[in-house]
Amino acid sequence: MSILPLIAHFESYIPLKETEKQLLEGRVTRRQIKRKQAILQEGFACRHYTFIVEGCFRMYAVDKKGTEHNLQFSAEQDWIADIGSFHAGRPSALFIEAIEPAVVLQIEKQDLYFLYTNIPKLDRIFKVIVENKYVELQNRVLQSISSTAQERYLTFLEQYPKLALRLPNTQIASYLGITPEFLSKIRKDIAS
Amino acid sequence: MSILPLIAHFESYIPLKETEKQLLEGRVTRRQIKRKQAILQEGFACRHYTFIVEGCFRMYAVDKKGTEHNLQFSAEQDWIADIGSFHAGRPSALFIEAIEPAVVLQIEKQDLYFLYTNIPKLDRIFKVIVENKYVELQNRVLQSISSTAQERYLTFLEQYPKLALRLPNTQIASYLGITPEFLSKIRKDIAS
DNA sequence: AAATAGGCTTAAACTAGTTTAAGCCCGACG
DNA sequence: CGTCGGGCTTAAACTAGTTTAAGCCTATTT
Repeated sequence: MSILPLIAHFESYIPLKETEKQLLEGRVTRRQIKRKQAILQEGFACRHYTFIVEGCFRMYAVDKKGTEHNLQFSAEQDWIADIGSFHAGRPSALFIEAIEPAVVLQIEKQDLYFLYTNIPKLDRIFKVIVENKYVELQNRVLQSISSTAQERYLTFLEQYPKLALRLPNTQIASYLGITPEFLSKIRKDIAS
Repeated sequence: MSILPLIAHFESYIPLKETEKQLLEGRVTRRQIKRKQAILQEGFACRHYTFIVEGCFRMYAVDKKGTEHNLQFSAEQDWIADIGSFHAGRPSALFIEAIEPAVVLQIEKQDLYFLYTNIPKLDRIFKVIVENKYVELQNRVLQSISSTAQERYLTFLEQYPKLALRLPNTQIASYLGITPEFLSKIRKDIAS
């Protein structure tokens, strides 16, 4: 069927045996997601690890004033989930929403745990995946405490050149932690 | 012998067999670190995963202007390492330095890889450890894009009440991404 | 005992980033 | 075809945070 992109993703870390690939079948669900459709809402536990086959998502929080803050964007061959909520089964404080029509492969908690036990190398694969994401996040924290908004914007453009074209600037501003008005000024300054 | 704190730490996740504990012996080195002594310096690859038995460390970067930026504090029962540099073997951009005299247990890359292969559950244990650290970091990113310096300071006090007493305010300011002068003002505002 | 250095505070002048408000453009939709 | 709403920009007034400079206190060195 259609979980090949996920198998390819895993095998970019460690090759799987045929029997292991077969275990994945039936534990993975393919879903189509519409633009602006949410796959996680504040107040609900995050029930899936979501692997993106096609499309683009954002993860965001809403503060007391109702302002949205984009924590993360994820696109093809990437994962998105509220890891804390997923494992603890606790209500999430976050939303995850499609920015574009998307195709995803989802694994539920019980299935993921089954897979961890029956395909031990998945523990290692996910360890490496999370380590890589940790390093990314650490660089972002470093930037946030040491760089100006303009520097952060330029880094964003370098790091996610494709994403920058696909996203409205308001979303980028929210990710950078600045107002759209100020991003507009930054863009003007850069252009001149 | 003296690696018991590390065994206890691992067993807080998953119990180990006697044979597995014995594998750890000889792959773990105990070291005493003096105040202000560095265990990682910019330009060198990070060669160890360091588990803190006693004491307190900070991880920081130095920018072009020579200003230090504290990325992370770690104390007892916690790990500290530049994960990216460690795995890639590439020169680190970071420093790790003891804030207080410390006792640590260190594992070198080749030994950690040996242990991953011979104690498969270590893959799972470290997966969970990194997941937890990822969630912490994500919360910090969220704060950095959505909260004022005062809110971030109050959160820091709540989250690390012990650390706040052990650290000079200049170090805390550097962690929060503000100047010591402004932290001083925040403290005055809070007190009144 | 004097000298030095680091950590904390205050304050005045400055700059980075926000807020409020308005105007423009374009695509969606009745 | 008009109008409605969202995304982008500009600008003026404001606020959060920095810079520079100075002073004070305590701990350490000489």
